[in-house]
Amino acid sequence: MGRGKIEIKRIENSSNRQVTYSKRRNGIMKKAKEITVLCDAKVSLIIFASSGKMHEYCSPSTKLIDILDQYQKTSGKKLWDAKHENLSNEIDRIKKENDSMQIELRHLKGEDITSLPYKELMALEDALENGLTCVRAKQAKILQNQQQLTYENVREHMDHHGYHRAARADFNSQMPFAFRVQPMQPNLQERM
Amino acid sequence: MGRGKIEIKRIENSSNRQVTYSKRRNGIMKKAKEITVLCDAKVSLIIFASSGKMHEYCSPSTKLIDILDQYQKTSGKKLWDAKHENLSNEIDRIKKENDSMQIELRHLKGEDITSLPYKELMALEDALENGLTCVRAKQAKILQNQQQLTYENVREHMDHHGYHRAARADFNSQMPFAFRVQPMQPNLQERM
DNA sequence: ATCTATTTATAACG
DNA sequence: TCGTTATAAATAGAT
Repeated sequence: MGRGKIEIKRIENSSNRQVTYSKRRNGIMKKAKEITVLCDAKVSLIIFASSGKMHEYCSPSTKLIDILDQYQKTSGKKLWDAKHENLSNEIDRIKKENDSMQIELRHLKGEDITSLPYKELMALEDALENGLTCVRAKQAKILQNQQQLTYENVREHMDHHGYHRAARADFNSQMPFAFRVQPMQPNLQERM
Repeated sequence: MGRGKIEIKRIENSSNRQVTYSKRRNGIMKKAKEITVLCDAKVSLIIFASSGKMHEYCSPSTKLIDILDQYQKTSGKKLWDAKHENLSNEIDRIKKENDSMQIELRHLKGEDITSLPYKELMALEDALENGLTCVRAKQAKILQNQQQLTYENVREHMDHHGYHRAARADFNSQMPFAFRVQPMQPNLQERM
C-alpha cells in the first residue's frame, strides 16, 4: 500500500527502516484503538524498536496488569510464576557458588579440614605458601619504598632544616610501631 | 476501508461486531508480524474479545516474559508484586556477599593485593600463617596415625604371618610417594 | 513533515 | 465462517 509493493523482509536501509517503523507503529496503534472501540475488545500492545525505544497501547479503563492476569488465566501460561521460578533458581545457583567459596575460605583458614584427604591438604599447603610468599613480597616492597622516602625526608631536614611532618605522619599511621623509623635525634620535633 | 465508511464507535449489531472483530484482529496481527520483520521490532500483542476469547502475538525468538521485563525496565512501571522484588533484593544481597568472598579468596591467594594498605597485608599474613599451621598440623597427624597403623601391620605380619593389604593400599594411594612406608623386607609381598 | 500513486484492509453483501 | 468486491485507509517512495 504505497507507491510500490514491498516484500515483507527486513528493510536493510536503516533510515528507510526507521521511517517505516514510525509510520507503521502509528498505524498499528490506531488499529488497536479502533478495534477496542468498535468491538469492545481489550488490547495490550507493546512495541520495542530495535533502538530499544518503547511504545505501548493499552485499552482504556484497563491496566496492563489486568490483561496479563487474564492472559495467565485464559492461556494457562505462567508469567510471574515462571519469573518467580527463574529467580528462585538463580538464588539457588548463587547460593551454591557461595557455599563452595565459603568452604574454600574456611579451608584456607585452617578450619573444617579434619576430613580432608592428604592430597587436598598438600594442595592447601601449596596455596597458602604461595599466598604468603606474595603477601610478604608486597610487604617488603612497601617497607622498602617507605624507608627510602623517610631517608630522603631526613636528608632533606639535615640539608635545609625543613621537616615534612604530614607525609611522615601518614606513613607511620599505617605502620606497626616496631617498623617506625625514628628521627635520628630523639627530641628533634620538640626543638623545631 | 470498505463499501462504506464507518464511524469509530462501538458496533451495536452484535453479529457485525463479531465479524468486524475477527477481520480486524487478523489485520492487526498481520501488521504486528510485518513490523516485526520489516523493522526488527519486538512486539507483544494481546487481544481479548468481549466474549473473553484471547488472541496473542509475540515476535518470534522472544518470550512475552522478556518483553514484559524490558517493559518494566524501560517504563519503570512495576508489573509484579513485592514478592519478586524481595527475591531480586536477595539476589543482589547474595551477589554482594559473593563478591566480597571472591575478593577475600583472591587476597588469600596473593592476588589483587597491589593496592592493599600495609595493615591489611599484615592481617593477611597472620591469617595465612595460621592456616598453614593448622594444615601442617593436620598433615602431621595423618602421617603419624598412618605410620603407627603401618607399624602395627608389620608387627602383625611378623607375629601371625598375616598382612592387611587393603588398608595399606588405601593409605598409599593418598600419599605422595616420598612418604610411603615401605615394607621392611623389600620383597615381602611377592613372598606371601 | 507532506504529498500522492498505489497497495492493502475491510464493510457490506451473498 | 468464507468469498467477492467496492471502497476506505494505510503507506512506500518522493519531495
